[in-house]
Amino acid sequence: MNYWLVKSEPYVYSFDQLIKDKQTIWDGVRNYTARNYLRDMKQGDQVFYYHSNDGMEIVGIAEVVKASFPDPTADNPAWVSVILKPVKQLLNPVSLKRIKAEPALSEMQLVTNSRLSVQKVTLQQWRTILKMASS
DNA sequence: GCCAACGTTGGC
DNA sequence: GCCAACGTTGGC
Repeated sequence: MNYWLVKSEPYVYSFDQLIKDKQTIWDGVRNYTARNYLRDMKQGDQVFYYHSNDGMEIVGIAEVVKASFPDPTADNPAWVSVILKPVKQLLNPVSLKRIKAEPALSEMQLVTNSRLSVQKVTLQQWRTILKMASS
């Protein structure tokens, strides 16, 4: 099982919207690094949901329902999508500010490569965030 | 609204 | 294959 993080601007597609929709297709990714991560996602993988620009915090957990397949919005089948469903909202969203202030998370891609829209999260980072979300 | 960081494009 | 120019993202 692997852990990931996806970013979305909440006014484009928020975690609340994902809860309402029950699941969504994660399409439109046009960055090679992000695409490679999407391709590595397996059914059951857990995904942090981060609100960029507005909020700037991890607000919830999603799960990969369907592993990667060609992105229907792309004309090249090399671009891929996955299907995500909501798992739960975090009790206390974990802000970028707190993440940056936490030494154990200094290697998170949110910190080191903030522009990447799909990121990999280590098990250790995952646990640290969960701990921060419950306190 | 600004601008730094990053990725992509295209001329050479 | 290098690198300047450009476009986009996202934090502040």
